[in-house]
Amino acid sequence: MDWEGRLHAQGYRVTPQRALVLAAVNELAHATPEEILVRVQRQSPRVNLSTVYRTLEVLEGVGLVTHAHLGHGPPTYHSVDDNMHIHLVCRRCDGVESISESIARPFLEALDQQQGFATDIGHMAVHGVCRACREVPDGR
Amino acid sequence: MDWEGRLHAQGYRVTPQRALVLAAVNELAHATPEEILVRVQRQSPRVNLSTVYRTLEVLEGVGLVTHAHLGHGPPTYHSVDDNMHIHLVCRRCDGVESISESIARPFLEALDQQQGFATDIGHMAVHGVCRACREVPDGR
DNA sequence: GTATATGCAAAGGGTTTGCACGGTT
DNA sequence: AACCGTGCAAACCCTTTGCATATAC
Repeated sequence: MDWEGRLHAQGYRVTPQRALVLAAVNELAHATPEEILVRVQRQSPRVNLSTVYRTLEVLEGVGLVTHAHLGHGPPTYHSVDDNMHIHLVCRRCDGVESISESIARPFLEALDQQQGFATDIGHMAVHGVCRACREVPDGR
Repeated sequence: MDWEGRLHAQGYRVTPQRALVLAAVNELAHATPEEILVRVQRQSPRVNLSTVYRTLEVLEGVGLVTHAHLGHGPPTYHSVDDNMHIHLVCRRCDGVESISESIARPFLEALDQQQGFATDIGHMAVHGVCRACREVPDGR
């Protein structure tokens, strides 16, 4: 079903703001609400930040977008049909790498079988120290 | 080395507030800054929230405490010598389970060998749906 | 026409900062 | 005595909420 159908199906209305926010999320990938606002305002300057927040909530509710927490800042949104990926965030340089989730599959299966836990591995970043920073004696 | 020595070694001073905050972290486990404040104020009511924040930063800097992000709220602090564990956070019921990190070891090794990434698996929670919530048809 | 969505402004959590006073070294 | 640490208040960032107006249905 297309995005308009999805909104209708759940009793939501189709509005220009929702179209713009959805487009911004799809184009930007890993965008914060602020960044989404800026993008949306290029086409429609009067759109408000609170509308972006409310719209993201709706779009997430109907399964068109998701968010992930990469670090201490605001969450980032991306479209649901992006390939699922894991974010590796380095605590020294704050760099973010996106890698395929396949590397985590055995881990996810173990959590499923041993804990009964259905993991959304993309939702929270994995923190640590990246290769480049490890090679430096002390990156502090 | 004891905690006072650790502070001295890095040029920090030993103060009653730092003693109280460290004690609170050790006793509470997974405490937010607010919760730590409340505990500290039982013994010393004039201690300020900003002191708690500044103290946690110092204690973390000298390796006496760490923090983890369990969900959307504030971070939680615990002493470094707690057994390393993973937090499983359920997005339906918001429940938190702590499990041994051993289940993740193959995953951590894969990240190390394939990406050169040294993972701090305890720092960010793993999100998903817990066993209890999966057994309910629709937990929304 | 009616209910939902929006813009705006204000309030709300959590965290940080500036500054003068007080305490540790 | 010198400097770091603290209390207090204000500022800050991110997010939510109340309300009147505008808009999709």
